[in-house]
Amino acid sequence: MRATVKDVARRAGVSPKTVSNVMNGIVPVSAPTRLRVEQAMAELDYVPNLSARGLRNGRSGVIGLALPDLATPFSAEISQSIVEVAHEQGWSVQIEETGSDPHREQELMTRARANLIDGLILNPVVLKESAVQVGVALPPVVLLGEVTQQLADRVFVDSFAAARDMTLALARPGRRRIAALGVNRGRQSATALQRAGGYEAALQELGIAKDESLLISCDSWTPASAAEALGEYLDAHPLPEALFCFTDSMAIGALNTLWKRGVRVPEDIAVAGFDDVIDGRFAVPSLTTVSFDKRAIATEALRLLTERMSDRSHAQQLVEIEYRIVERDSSRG
Amino acid sequence: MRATVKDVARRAGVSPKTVSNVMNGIVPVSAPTRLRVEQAMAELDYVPNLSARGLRNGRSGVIGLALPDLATPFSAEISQSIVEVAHEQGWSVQIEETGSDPHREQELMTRARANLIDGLILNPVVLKESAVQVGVALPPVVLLGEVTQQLADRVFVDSFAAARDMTLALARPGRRRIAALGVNRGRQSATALQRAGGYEAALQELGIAKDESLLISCDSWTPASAAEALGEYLDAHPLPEALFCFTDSMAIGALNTLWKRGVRVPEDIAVAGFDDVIDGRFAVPSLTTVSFDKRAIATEALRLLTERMSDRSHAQQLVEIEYRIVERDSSRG
DNA sequence: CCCTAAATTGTGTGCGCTAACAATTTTCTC
DNA sequence: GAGAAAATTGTTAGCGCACACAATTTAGGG
Repeated sequence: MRATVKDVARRAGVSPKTVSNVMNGIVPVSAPTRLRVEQAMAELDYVPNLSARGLRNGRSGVIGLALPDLATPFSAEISQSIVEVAHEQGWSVQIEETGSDPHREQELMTRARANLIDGLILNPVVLKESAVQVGVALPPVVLLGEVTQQLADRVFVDSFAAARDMTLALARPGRRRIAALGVNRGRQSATALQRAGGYEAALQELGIAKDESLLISCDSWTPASAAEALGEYLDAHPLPEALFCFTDSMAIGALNTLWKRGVRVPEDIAVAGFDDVIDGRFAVPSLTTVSFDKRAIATEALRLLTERMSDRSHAQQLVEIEYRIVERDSSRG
Repeated sequence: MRATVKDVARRAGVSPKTVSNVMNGIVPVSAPTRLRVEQAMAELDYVPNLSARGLRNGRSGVIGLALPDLATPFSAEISQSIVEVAHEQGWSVQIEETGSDPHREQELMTRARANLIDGLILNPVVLKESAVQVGVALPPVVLLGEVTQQLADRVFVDSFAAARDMTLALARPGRRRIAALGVNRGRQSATALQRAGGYEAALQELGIAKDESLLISCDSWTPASAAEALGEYLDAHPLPEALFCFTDSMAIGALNTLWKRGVRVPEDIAVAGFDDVIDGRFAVPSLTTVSFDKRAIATEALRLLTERMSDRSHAQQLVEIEYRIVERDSSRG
């Protein structure tokens, strides 16, 4: 059986409260007493029961991280950043996968407390504002990325501006037939809308007439569906001069399709992605992308979350993370 | 304030125990009572307090998943499988990163209970048998992959046999100068040892003399360090006929280096990886690899873990997951 | 040295839940 | 329809911890 505070107290010859004081370090404890208690804890291999502490304190010390698709490199890198920053601050992280299911997103947001977590960092895809009662007291939530309505504190990269800048960069050497890969067929995700919007804004600035046939839809943002979508597109359309993929993962799928068809990148077509994922840096050719500091996202998300946990009433905060266009081999020339 | 069982009981006109019975579904409850209780729960938006339940039951319903490097696609895919299988069985998953630090691995293994988790799935890299007292009662632990000594239940792919088979496959068209990328310089990981062993066994079978200069060391199993290690290697050595990378991530880094130097794959050199990660499937050229069912790993790991949680005394179990060599474009011809 | 104030430690309680056990109601048997 | 068994519901208690509060010890001032 595991040792409890009582056992430690008995062995150290003090009261349970003193043991608690030693652990929490708020109430002062004399040096000799502290030493005795610490020794007793070591001898009994005492490990505090976090369920009991959680029940007593009303906080578990765990935060939730909910992402649409855990299998992507982007999820992996964001998870790593969040876990590392959280650990530095004494938090544990519980991961959840939403599968881009609006019900699941909503459930996680409204019923977070059921999951033994004190707060939630959620990367929503299709979260509908209507799904969440505005008046209802939500648990502390920080959203990652774009949303159609400001429901909670949020950390984001300006996808619209970044997509616009990327499109302009792709157009610079005189390319005009620039395709976009990643618009959704059915229900639009906020992120897709932003990126498509930035892309279209850039074309308009450049005086390039809108051409629906350059929008390649792809509902699942994975290499597999991107590869397939691009393949089908190329069967029916002439090769564009450039291809802006809404994520690096899709770009990786696209590069594979282009390579299989003998299309040279960037000679025949320039390709760009979004997210600056490690595997994009080492793609063949290395991938031009929109880069941003994932560690900064984690730091800010944790900051907003802890602030929200200590004060549920202050105004919603919005933190923008800087991005930059990184031109690599896939769009040079 | 959140509603408790008491509140629900009062509203439904029953005792707290009956509410508990309705939730847990073990003790029978009459249909009308159940209905009243369920309605009261809905009206009060009742969410059970998992800290209290955990304290009472001695189990939190959370398992830990500890991986060496959360940023890799392999980690992402394993995490996804584990999370999905765990959710199907009603478990939540807390993620941890060991950073291949033996102290961290040991700490997680021996002090798991501190982290509010009922069991741990750990992918160890350098776990030393000496670090864990054999006699000490460990929390329920399932290890993923290779270890130098059987400390706990384990799910694994036969890395030795797979590496041997892959080396033989690379050699089939008459290639003899086959390099291996991923041996460690200092402290050897069990996985690296197994894969290097299988590679060497294959060469021996083929009657190819051992050539130390074909072992390319790379301590960090990332695309970046693989790319760098291979670059430095090629500066000093002639191009091998084939390159067996111990992970797909390293292979992706290697492909980038080869491409930058104008080395054609597979015409000038065949390349293979290990893990069958999505991004490898879409690499340019698509990557030959050792494939295995990650979902099966998750299922078996969860099975062993739950079995161990219900009976701490039975003999350690060992589950082998089948693998197969998948030849793609990076090694054809 | 005594008295007061400050520093330190002890006592009691309840967080929300569910298990053992007890009490009650319903159902069945003859 | 009485008695007993079965089904259902209620009562009590405590999981381990940390808070409010009380009691004790120590330090400081005259």
